[in-house]
Amino acid sequence: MFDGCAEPTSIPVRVGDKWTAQILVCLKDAPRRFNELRRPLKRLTPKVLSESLRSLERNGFVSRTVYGEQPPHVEYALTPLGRSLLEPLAVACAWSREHGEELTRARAAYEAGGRTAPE
Amino acid sequence: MFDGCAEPTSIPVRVGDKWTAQILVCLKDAPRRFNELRRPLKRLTPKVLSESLRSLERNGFVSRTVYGEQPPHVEYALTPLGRSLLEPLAVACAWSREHGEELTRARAAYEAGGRTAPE
DNA sequence: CTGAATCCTTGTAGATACTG
DNA sequence: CAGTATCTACAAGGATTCAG
Repeated sequence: MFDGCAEPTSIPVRVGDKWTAQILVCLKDAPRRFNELRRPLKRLTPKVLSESLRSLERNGFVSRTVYGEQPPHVEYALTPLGRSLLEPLAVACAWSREHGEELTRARAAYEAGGRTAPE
Repeated sequence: MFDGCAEPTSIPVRVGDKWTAQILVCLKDAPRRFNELRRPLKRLTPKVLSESLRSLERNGFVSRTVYGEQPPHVEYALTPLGRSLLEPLAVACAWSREHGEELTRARAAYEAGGRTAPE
């Protein structure tokens, strides 16, 4: 995600995609626990969530806090850096909302005849 | 890229990433021919460029125009939809420039001791 | 020049089951 | 509850070669 601009000297920010953005959004309003994150994100397996969180943690986007011991209680929260990422993310979301339909139409048009030159 | 927001009803805009963004940027100022796109993007093989362009074309982000026949002359250009995508892209680039260093520091900090809690 | 075809390698996701 | 451990599957990237 946001693999650092599309320029020659791009900073490799790649974190894995597909789930990371959604995880960040889930953390937007409040810190969440492991399974709190899983619930809304159906189809996200613990393995992948674990990997994604570790990646986000490694890059300084989320913090991991362990409370007590029995039963385990771990909370994930956005760091200021992670929070700053929400802005470009929101812009991307806005684009998606604005142009999503156009996109669908473009694809339909392509399927209809763009490829196998109807002629 | 921009797999359509991080929300439940996300529109799958995924085009493959890694190269697509850079290709779009290369087309920003003017239409380009196949090998004109390859030159600045070292390490981009014809196969991948071809696949990426087809994906972009399918989604209505770029147009493909064939001129004459011998020798082959094909130009790729941004469509209005593709051009609209430059905005969120620019925001992501800006983020990268602003926070790239922070990111590097966060990673260094993590490697240094974030993992095995130095307490 | 513009690409298509083929083969190979790798990375990441998903399924499933298990542990502290 | 919060993960880890395996294993499989598939997609994407890369290298190379060939063709119109």
